[in-house]
Amino acid sequence: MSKETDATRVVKLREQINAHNYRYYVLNDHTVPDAEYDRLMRELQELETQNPSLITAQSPTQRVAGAPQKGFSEVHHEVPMLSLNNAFDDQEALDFDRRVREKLDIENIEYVVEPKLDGLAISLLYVDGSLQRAATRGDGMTGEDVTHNARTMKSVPLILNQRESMYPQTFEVRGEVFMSRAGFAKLNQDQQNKNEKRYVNPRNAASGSLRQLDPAITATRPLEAYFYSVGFIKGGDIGKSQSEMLSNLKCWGLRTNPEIKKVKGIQGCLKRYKELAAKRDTLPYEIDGIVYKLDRFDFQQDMGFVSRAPRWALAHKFPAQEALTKVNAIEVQVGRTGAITPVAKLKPVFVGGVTVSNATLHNRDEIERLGIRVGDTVIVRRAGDVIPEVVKVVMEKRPQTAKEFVFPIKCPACDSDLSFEGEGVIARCTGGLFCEAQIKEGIKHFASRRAMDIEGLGDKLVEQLVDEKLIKDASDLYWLTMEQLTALQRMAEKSATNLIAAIQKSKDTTMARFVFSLGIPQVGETTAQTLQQEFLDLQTLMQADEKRLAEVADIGPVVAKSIADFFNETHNKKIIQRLQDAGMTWPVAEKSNATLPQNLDGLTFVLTGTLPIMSRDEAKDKITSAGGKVTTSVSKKTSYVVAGAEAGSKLTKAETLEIKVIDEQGLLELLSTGGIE
DNA sequence: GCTCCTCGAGTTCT
DNA sequence: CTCGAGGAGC
Repeated sequence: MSKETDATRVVKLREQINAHNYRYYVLNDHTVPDAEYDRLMRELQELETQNPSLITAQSPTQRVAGAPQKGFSEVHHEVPMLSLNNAFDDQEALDFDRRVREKLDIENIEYVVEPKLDGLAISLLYVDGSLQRAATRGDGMTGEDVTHNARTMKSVPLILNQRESMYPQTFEVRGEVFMSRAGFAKLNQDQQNKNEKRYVNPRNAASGSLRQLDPAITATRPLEAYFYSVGFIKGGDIGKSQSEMLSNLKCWGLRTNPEIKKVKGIQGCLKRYKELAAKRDTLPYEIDGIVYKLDRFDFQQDMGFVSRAPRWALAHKFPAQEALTKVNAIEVQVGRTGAITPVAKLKPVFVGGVTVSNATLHNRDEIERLGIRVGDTVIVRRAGDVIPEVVKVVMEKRPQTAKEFVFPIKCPACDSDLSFEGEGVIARCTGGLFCEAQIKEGIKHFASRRAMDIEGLGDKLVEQLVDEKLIKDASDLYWLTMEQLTALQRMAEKSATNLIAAIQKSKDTTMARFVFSLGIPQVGETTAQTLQQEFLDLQTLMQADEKRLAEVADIGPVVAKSIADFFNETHNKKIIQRLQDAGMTWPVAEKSNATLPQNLDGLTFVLTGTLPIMSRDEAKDKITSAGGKVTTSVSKKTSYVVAGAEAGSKLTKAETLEIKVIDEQGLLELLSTGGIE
């Protein structure tokens, strides 16, 4: 074995590590095993510790170096970092295109279309391929020096690759620093655990992380970057067009966004706009629009600039995900279990593609945390599928008249006292059966799709029936008559017949559904299923005492007490009796339905996204009847993630945990083979 | 006693 | 989807 000198070994290791980084961050190739990467890093670190003279500033081990800064020094941008003109609808985009065609006097224009990430712009200066300086955009003319922080980011190369083409001797590359949705969520979770302030959105988190005085903190933050333009250049060439430049950047080791496409004409731009708008919620990061750029640099030159923005580019914005609006009122809702939830009634505002008029405030703590008052102006946010939330109160806009919200001590529906559980965060109405709000919610739950599935019996109708005193609990539904129904407003013969038919149809059910429908606290679908498996018939279940119930797997003392208490209540027993009198029936449960081969015994599945053929429920049924388990959250114990179209965060998590991901076809194969290929 | 995993419950709009 | 908390395993 020939002995390498430490010096040559160090150089080799650095090359290998940089190659891994390139494949991982630039080519998006995630097949490189982390263990291999870690091994190389450790070896390099060891060699460098033994031979400090071999350490260079460009070594991958030197990403975090130096003491915290006192502040940021200013950086003057040789070529100003401009902003872009915005378009908020198709017409403005068409106008832009018309101006371009008229000025250039050419009909067929090629544009490069790039997603506009919601982050902050950064400028990196490379001299002889090595990172010299990183700066924020600032006001466009002068930014802040954030070199020490940018160096900690894996997607910022410390030295560039020299591949097919040579990078310029000195040049400044520009891009966007951002935080992925997943990274942002995790950071906020960590911040909360450490009792430190949470960030409002990924953009603020990215900005705050890059502007830390201590680079060691920045190094722990999940910052990423994509690059899309070049400023100052000396001694070299970057290509003749935007698309050429982007492929050069990628060659040199600077990450470019994989969604970027070259298209023909403004129609191509608008088509891509629609595609990305549809895809927006499933992208791993937030985008606030699409940028159209003239591809050819000579055309860009011809177009020139207007004041602070180029005439050859346009940012076509998506509807904002955050908006300002006013709090008209704060109301409280009573849930099925009596939980009291405060809700902010908002002046309707268009945000994230829908009009939002309500936003939950969760509990007393949340109201305190926000310091929200009636009359306040607030930032409302609705990103992706996420439920709208009040992020922040704009204190500067608080009117003199803003009224502090006093959390009630009595139930708004029945005037019973509220109990404050635990630390007093969750308020609960103690009214129980006397509380009309709880009764209504209980009946809604009973009729819901996953329970008795009574079609046509919606929230409004339940409220109407209770208000008109036609029903006072779920069992009364089965004694409703045509005359009673047709007497109601907005209820003609046809809908009444349908409703009665739907109610009759619901009598044919399963024991698990029935138990779930009762709305026993702590008993959801899964536990109801467990109870059916264990006790087989309702009589036995109702007679089981607390001790017996707690012996059941997955049922502990708290749940056991809740079930026993429920069945001990005379009123509950009466309702159950009336329901059975009404003709509620279900097939006699069997110990285990081993009619199908138990191919998936011991395997745990998580379903995500939309499957091409099966519905989520069908897939779930198939898996459970083959002995498999279906859960909702991805963890180390998950055997397979079944991913369909538009799979979201669960797929990302599966990838980080290295869980096997299969599609619908793969699931069907597993069902027939049992996972043994 | 601590940690991880699941389940339940509440939530918005079309 | 997210939070909180019950349950189980170490």
